[in-house]
Amino acid sequence: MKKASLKDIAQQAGVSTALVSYVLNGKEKETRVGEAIAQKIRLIAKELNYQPNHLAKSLRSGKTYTIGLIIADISNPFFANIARVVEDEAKKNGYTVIIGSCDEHAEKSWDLLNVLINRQVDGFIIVSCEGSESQVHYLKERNIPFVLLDRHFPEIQTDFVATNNYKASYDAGIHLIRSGYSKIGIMAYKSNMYHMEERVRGYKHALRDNHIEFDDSWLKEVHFENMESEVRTAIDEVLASGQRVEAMIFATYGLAINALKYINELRLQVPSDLAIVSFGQAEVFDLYYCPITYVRQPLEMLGKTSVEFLLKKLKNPEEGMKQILMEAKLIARESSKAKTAITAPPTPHDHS
Amino acid sequence: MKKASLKDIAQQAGVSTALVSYVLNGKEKETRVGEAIAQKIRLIAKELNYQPNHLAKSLRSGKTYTIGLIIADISNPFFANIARVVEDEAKKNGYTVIIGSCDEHAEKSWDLLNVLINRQVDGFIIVSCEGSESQVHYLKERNIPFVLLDRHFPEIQTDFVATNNYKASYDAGIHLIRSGYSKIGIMAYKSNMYHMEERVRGYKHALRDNHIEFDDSWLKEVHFENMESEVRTAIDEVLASGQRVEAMIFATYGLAINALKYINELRLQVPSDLAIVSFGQAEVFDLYYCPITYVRQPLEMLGKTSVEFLLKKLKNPEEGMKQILMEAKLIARESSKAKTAITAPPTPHDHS
DNA sequence: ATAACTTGCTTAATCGTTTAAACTAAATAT
DNA sequence: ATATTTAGTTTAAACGATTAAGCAAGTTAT
Repeated sequence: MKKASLKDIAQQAGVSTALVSYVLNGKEKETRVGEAIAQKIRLIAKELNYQPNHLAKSLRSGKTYTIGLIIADISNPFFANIARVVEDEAKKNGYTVIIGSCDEHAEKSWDLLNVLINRQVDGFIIVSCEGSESQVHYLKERNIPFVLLDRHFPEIQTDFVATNNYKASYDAGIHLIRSGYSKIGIMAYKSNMYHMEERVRGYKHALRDNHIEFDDSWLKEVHFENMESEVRTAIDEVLASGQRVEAMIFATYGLAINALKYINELRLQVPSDLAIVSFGQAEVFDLYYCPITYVRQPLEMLGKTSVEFLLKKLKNPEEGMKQILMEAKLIARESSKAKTAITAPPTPHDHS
Repeated sequence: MKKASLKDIAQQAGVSTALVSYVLNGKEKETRVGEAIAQKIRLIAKELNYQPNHLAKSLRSGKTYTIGLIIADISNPFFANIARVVEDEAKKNGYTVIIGSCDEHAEKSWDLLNVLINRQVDGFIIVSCEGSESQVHYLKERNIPFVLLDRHFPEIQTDFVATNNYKASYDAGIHLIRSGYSKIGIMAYKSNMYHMEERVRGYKHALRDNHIEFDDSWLKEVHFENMESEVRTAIDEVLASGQRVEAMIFATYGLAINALKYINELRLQVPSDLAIVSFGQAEVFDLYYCPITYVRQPLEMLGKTSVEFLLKKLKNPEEGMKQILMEAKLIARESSKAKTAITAPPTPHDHS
């Protein structure tokens, strides 16, 4: 049982394919199709269970109603969730999303870009990874519509939807300071991506504004590829140093997870041995014995808005550039609980 | 700067599009294209940065090199990970994957199926949800290639790749019994899906084979839509009953997460107040203060094999039916630690 | 009575690719 | 000298849809 095409319907109805196309696209009025024939065509279409061939439609119209979503790291639940939001929102508007993860590799990102361009996606939503500036320029040159999501390049003029990372990190710092911590570290990726730099900058300014002198040993930068071992070393270092930190901000979910694993191994107690604030969000943060304070980014809004921007641009390519920074919200939990004056350290919980 | 087509190249080279097509598809030998012209065509193609139009190719060939992946619930990290595996494996073979989640709703699954059929996917990999039997029959009737993944319908003859859930659950039961527990409950979805029934059956047989009489109050069936509140009730019940359970098997990841949240609220201690074994796998299980014993399904293998089966079928539609059940592995951790004879309950850890 | 609409339909080009078949000119065979 | 091969290339149909333009009736206007 082959799939029915317009031609099949036309044959059965004894008319040309043009008529069938008109009727099935609801253009019978403008194109003056006879009422009787229209009825007949609709009936036959139903009988044959006609489903239009999207390929043919797209080839003709130049629109595929498909969006390419390139994500820097889909194993990060924050991105996984944002991908869902994008997908849902796109579906609501009749678009299909093709998702690809480049696992923080610019090269893989290039591949994805090309594959998706060949597949004629109408536009892109991209969570950029380090070193992908040339790809952004490429898209701009070819006039391929796209919106950067969550991460952007301040030196390249593009549409983007992102979080105010400076502010988020500043708030995290202030929160820890208000909770009585003063030796506060931060762990981030070794990267010159803007969103990462902003997180570090916000943290530093929070210290500065509270007259805490930043100590170089408090900033730990870790390579994404070698995260597990470098996180361990970093934790060892911040705890051993003369300027031993009491609290730590983790600039990403992955860093926090790896750190928590190690902290568990070391039988350290959160927050008494080390207070914690993390970026990202996930079930783990709730279920950890000491729920983790985290920066909640406006995930839904970020996803929805990126789709909205892109669709507007697809409808009207002349549309002006759109850029928006959204505010994150600090969700305070026990992992950053206010330090009580001077207490004997509680007995660590038995993990054996 | 418009995208270059075969025609553009042909014009520049002063030849017909046929020649260009032959050369760019490596058919120059069979079709006897002159060496000089071939060179010229390749050069121009490179200069124009020619990228073939996948739509046109697909329309002509009837193959899109696209697989539809329909997942029952993408928010479950097990499925999210399996989706990644499928995507990677497909990409290796030159296929693109379009993912959709039906969130355990058969209706949504129908929509997805139709959308993807219209998009001319070459075949499907499907994690079925309850009530989607008719969809499976539909695919069979239309001869649309597909492989069921993780869940299947024993009464419908199809290709499938799944876990031996009976065995996995049986092993989980045995493990708990060996660890000294005898009042063992199980929490599952209220569902007549085969994989769910098998998990309950395996558990019951483990009890039976060890002469433990199953108590009806030990089986808690929860509706997916109303999970949060029903899990709480269920936990309350199994703890309050005359036959108070000492251990609990959670048939899915979602159930376990919700239960753990509630157990934390109740300040209950795992495993002393309640030992736990769960299906599914995720970071949470590692990071929980008492690492959770879980059934590790062969995620990688499941995903890879499903792609392999489907691609074989796409290459040769006459290929026989393929069905495979893979074994899961129980990863024993502290949440199901052997019960020590008779001990005073340890002071619950301070969660405040 | 004839020009000018209206109605209801068909024709044919187009999107970008593939590929069987046809064609031409040169080379080889008889 | 003529028939047959071979090499190198073009033509044109096809995939399934859309849509501007054309055409043949019938209707209305003048």
